[in-house]
Amino acid sequence: MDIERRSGCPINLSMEVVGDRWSLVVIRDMMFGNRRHFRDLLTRSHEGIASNILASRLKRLKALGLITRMDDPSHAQKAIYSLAEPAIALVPVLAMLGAWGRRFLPVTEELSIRAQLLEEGGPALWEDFMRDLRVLHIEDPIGGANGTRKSPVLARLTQAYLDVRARKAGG
Amino acid sequence: MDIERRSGCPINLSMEVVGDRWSLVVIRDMMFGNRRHFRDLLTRSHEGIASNILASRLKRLKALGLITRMDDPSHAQKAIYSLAEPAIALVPVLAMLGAWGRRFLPVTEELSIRAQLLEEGGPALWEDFMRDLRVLHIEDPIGGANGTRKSPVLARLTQAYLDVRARKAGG
DNA sequence: TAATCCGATTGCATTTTACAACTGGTTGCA
DNA sequence: TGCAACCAGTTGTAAAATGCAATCGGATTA
Repeated sequence: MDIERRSGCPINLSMEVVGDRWSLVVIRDMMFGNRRHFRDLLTRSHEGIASNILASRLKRLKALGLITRMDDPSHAQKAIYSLAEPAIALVPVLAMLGAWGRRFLPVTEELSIRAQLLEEGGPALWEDFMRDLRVLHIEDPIGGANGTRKSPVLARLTQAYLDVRARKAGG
Repeated sequence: MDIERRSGCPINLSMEVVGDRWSLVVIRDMMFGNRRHFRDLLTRSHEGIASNILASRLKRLKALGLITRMDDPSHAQKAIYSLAEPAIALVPVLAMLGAWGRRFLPVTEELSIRAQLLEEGGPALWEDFMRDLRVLHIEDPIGGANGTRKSPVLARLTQAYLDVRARKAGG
């Protein structure tokens, strides 16, 4: 699997790689939701991705070197999907894209609190987050997937999301 | 014309708006190439966009409020396309996306020099550029389109591109 | 041992994309 | 005044992508 290379422009090539409806959404779920199994990505998707689309995206992202796939030693049928360095390096892109969406599109509060924190944290926070992601996805993908390994940054983002959700449900 | 709103997540909504093969490429050409007419966008496209796709993208981006369209007073058949504020606000996204593409994808030197300058310039340069774009596309779209109005930042980026191209052709 | 869970695949209808040819009209130049 | 070049698109058609629901064979769990 390869991209078309219609031109050598970085923006064009980037769009050839992630310029579709689902690739960045799948990467987002792996990155911010720490969803590392097929079923997890499928059933906990807020947007309701179809299973054949998810399968084709995972295969494609793997072929392009953005993610990796390994057998889960705790379960003969499970596979662990992990972010590779190119996908981890998308953190600043996703941060800016989230900031843009938050400003111009009809986002909901609970689903944009993480984007807000990431925007306010700036490049320093992005670097911290990327360091954490390298541990969870590259150094120790198994521990990262099963929750043995934790990311302080991810924990903060997740807690903020849960807080907003609880407040909106309770108040 | 409207987006689906499968979820209120800023990244999802952003991908519903610009998550396709061509939208950001068209915006890139308007922004960095100052291409403001249909024929200009069509025939000077490095990637060879098809005319029906270009027409449908322009219509869609206009409906979504990212660009505007006006008659060109100097020519009864020409239309001037201009970036609206939401598209101008994509500068940081395009800068980060270009930086990512430059790092991980097979870009060419001449087509990535502008991305390099934009990356090195950082947020300060992006702000300058966005200010310029507001003049060329919102305050004075006609002068911006016909070259009466100039952008210092765009002039620098364009000159750097022409220099690299000349060097590669001549040396 | 029966129900559930696992990562997918299959079949099929709809939508989008791609490419080439073409349209009705305008403009600039000889 | 006539004609070539240019203008913003549209049309026709084939190929590919998407979306959805049902399903697969095997593994795990209660």
